[in-house]
Amino acid sequence: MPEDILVAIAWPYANAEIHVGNITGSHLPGDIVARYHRLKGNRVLMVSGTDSHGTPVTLKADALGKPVEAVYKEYHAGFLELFRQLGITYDLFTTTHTENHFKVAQSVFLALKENGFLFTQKSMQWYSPAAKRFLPDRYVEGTCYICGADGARSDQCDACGNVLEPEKLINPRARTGDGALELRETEHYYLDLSKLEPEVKEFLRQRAGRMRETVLGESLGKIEAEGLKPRPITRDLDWGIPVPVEGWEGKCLYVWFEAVIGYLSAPIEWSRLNGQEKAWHAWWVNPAARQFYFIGKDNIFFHTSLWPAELMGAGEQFMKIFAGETGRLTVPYDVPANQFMNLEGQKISGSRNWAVWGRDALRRYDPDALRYYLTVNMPELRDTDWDWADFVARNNNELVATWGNLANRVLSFCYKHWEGQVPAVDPEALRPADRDLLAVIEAGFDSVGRELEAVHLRAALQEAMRLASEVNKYLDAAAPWFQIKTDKDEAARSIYTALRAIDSLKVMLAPFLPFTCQRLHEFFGYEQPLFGEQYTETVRDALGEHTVLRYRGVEAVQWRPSELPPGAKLNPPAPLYKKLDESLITEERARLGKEPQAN
RNA sequence: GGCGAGGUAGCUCAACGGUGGAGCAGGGGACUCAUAAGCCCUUGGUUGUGGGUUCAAGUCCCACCCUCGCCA
Repeated sequence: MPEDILVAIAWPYANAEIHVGNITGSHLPGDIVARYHRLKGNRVLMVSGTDSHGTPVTLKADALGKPVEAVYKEYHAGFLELFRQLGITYDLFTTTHTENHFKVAQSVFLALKENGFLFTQKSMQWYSPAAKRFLPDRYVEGTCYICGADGARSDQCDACGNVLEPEKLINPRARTGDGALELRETEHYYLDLSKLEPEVKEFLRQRAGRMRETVLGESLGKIEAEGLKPRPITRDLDWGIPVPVEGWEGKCLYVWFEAVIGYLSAPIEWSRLNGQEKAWHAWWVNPAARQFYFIGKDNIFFHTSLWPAELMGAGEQFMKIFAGETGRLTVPYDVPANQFMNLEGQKISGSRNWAVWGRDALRRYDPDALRYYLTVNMPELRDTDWDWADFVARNNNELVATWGNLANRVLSFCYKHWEGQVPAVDPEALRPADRDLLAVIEAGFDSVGRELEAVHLRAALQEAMRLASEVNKYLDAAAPWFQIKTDKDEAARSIYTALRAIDSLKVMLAPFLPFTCQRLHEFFGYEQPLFGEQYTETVRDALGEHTVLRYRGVEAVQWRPSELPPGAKLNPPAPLYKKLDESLITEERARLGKEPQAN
């Protein structure tokens, strides 16, 4: 019975390029899980998009002297290119700046309002008469009224560590250079999270068994200690989603509230693009659907507490308002958040160019080499470190030596001695040692699968690599290069066994290494590809047009042991991976912290 | 500052309160099909620091130090 799996990935913000930390933090783990479930024959929908709204994007546009829309689209286009090259197979990667997302987000807002979870409150905020805009607290700095230190942010002083009341800040000034500031009264909608606290706690307790320690501590632990407090969900901004209430012109939905709604609006857009209006119900109005959210640790609270609160608060009212239908929205199944990846011992920093940028790295390295290192080093339980020497070592000693060499040594030996065909061995005639190896390898569909189900991706890849090593040991014991001199039938049985083991391992490794496993798949002579293909499409709506990344899948259950037909014709094999030269370690280290090259 | 997570071999990570392990790197060996890859054997550790509980502590408790995240 196929399952409905939603793979929801954090929406990258439209004011910076994507680096290896972002990739290993959310996009790559999501893609691995999505590919695994597709191979299992499950119905997978993997979505994300560019978070196009909010103050940081408008400030970036100011700094560049360009229209906001042009800035978000530039980053968006870069994201699409990266995901295609790296094989991050989004069924839909869209943006928050679409007519559809506006309508969905506004419907969630109205549902919460009708259900009594919103209230309005007036407050004083810093306003720039010159720039004619209110400034968010973190863009206002001045002298701390508690310790007297200069350079305090209006909401917090880093010198004394106190949380500040913004209107008490002394000598306030805009960090954006917007000139003198004055206090003005403004009014905003608040989400009354205190009313939803019991439901959120219950939601988290039900998931305590499978959620990671880090994720639970950051959500349930905090709520139990501090409770959930109301939080504003609107802002004085003109770039964003208008508040759908009369008299509230000039105000927008706060990005923290609105961007997460993309997990719901993207599946709806995907359904429309496919001409199947209600297809999204399979993942969103279906209690049996499993939703996985792939995010970094900085985003945990938003996804484990605020987003479920929005969904539970909107309740059945959302379906009524949005589509005139009945039904309850599905809530997240798991939020396997990752920690952070550092770079050569220091925090990744875009502004200092202390980063390995995704698109830049792909100019010099194969996608699977990057995917391999980012998976074995994924920060699942704690922060990890990208180290160029380690990257070279793991590529050469593990990916090339253990797995790539295994495939190459067997395929080329076979191709040379059996005229480009799988030896025509009767599978019934296999010896005990052959059967033992195949049993060990085929058990991997369970053991690797179990780790993938639990989103233990490092362990899953490690297990698959351990199995590859078992095939190397088998070959050493069987030694077909000796057998062939005395008894070619014996050698044929050994090579057939090894080929079948490799053919199975190819499937287990495919979620991690999709490009090279597909090549290997072709060496074996298969016609049907392992995965579908990515493509882009331009969508027009009332807001203009936007380009989306999509995925056209293939129908097949391929997560199962190889049934390699004896005598099948092979294609000429070649090495799957490149050995990397150690000289690149110094070259890459020299790049760090320098001015970025022109793209 | 408050809250949360983490600190284990040179590196990356494991270890229901019960003899601290694995992979890679390092050292040695036999082989040669393969990208000098693979296979066998092997050297590495006062588990951040200081106390405590216990027959027994990496694991539980207290204090401190360091790293990272959040402050709704």
